[in-house]
Amino acid sequence: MSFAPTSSTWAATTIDALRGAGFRTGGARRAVIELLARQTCCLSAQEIWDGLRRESRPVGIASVYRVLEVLADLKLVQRLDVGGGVARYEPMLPSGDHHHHLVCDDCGKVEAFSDEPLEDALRDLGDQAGYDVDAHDVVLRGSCGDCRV
Amino acid sequence: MSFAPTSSTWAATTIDALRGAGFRTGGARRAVIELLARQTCCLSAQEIWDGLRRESRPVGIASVYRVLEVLADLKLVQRLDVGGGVARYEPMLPSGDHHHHLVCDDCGKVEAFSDEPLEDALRDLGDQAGYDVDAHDVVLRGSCGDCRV
DNA sequence: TGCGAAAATGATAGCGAGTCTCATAACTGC
DNA sequence: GCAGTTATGAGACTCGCTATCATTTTCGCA
Ligand SMILES: [Zn+2]
Ligand SMILES: [Zn+2]
Ligand SMILES: [Zn+2]
Ligand SMILES: [Zn+2]
Repeated sequence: MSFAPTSSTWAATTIDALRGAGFRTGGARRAVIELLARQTCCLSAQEIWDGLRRESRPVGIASVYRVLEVLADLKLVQRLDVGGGVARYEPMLPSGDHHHHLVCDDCGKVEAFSDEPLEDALRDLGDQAGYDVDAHDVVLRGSCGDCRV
Repeated sequence: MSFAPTSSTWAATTIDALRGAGFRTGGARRAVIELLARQTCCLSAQEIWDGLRRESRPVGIASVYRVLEVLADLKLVQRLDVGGGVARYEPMLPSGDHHHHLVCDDCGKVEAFSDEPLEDALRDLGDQAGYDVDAHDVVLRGSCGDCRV
């Protein structure tokens, strides 16, 4: 849940990691990273593109996808899917701090939650299966309090 | 994990449920349902289309998607996403029995697992958030034992 | 059993997220 | 600055999926 506090360092960490991996620093890449760093939850590529355009920092849509692909490969962002056939992305903090999502099938609302017992169960499962798990997705779908009437 | 035992009844239950909901019985719908009933894990729409064609039961691709949409709306199948931008579908047994998935990012292998502690944690979470949760997705991503070397 | 309204089906056009291509612009080491 | 290399962006393209619509099939009813 506490996301913003550490996210300012995420941008720096991420740019360092890219440098370390032999990438140069271009304007589009930096713009996408800085926008992502300001978020508290996931964004779609289109939303990132719109956001940058709105703040007069227009970037080619292809660049947005390219940056996201590189960041995902380096495990600096998590690509996730909450339905609707649109991929969403959010920063992966070095601390491992993260959250998961509740989606209301009726109104489309997306809420975040985090839960230690859940993380414990997931950690055990990965170990048990002999997998080196580096990410997990959890999405709960249903009707939120407002929609259930 | 135990899927096949109850899946033979799933086809009948599903066809009954459709009737009850006011749907007529068409050949395409029955073919898709019967193919799904024979599976132990998720299939994509294309895989279903290919499978039916291979068993000389060709069906329009549009019908496959339509049937899956209806079944998903009636919560008779679960639509899930293990990455790659392709939706997959698997029967939802009336018993509530189900499993989740481990995906190897290297070789693409998809394995199923089920775990009670995980289900308990998820149930608690839904209640806690005031959601009427009717489905949840859990996907663990990483490197399987074979790929990690 | 045969009719007709209404639903199911399938071919195909259309849509949109995401990828590929390639010419141009920007970065970096010299 | 210069050259070599990487990053960028416009647009063509791919492909999963949906919408459309003419045709076929189902099923209540006479
Ligand atoms: Zn989030
Ligand atoms: Zn988690
Ligand atoms: Zn499965
Ligand atoms: Zn479960």
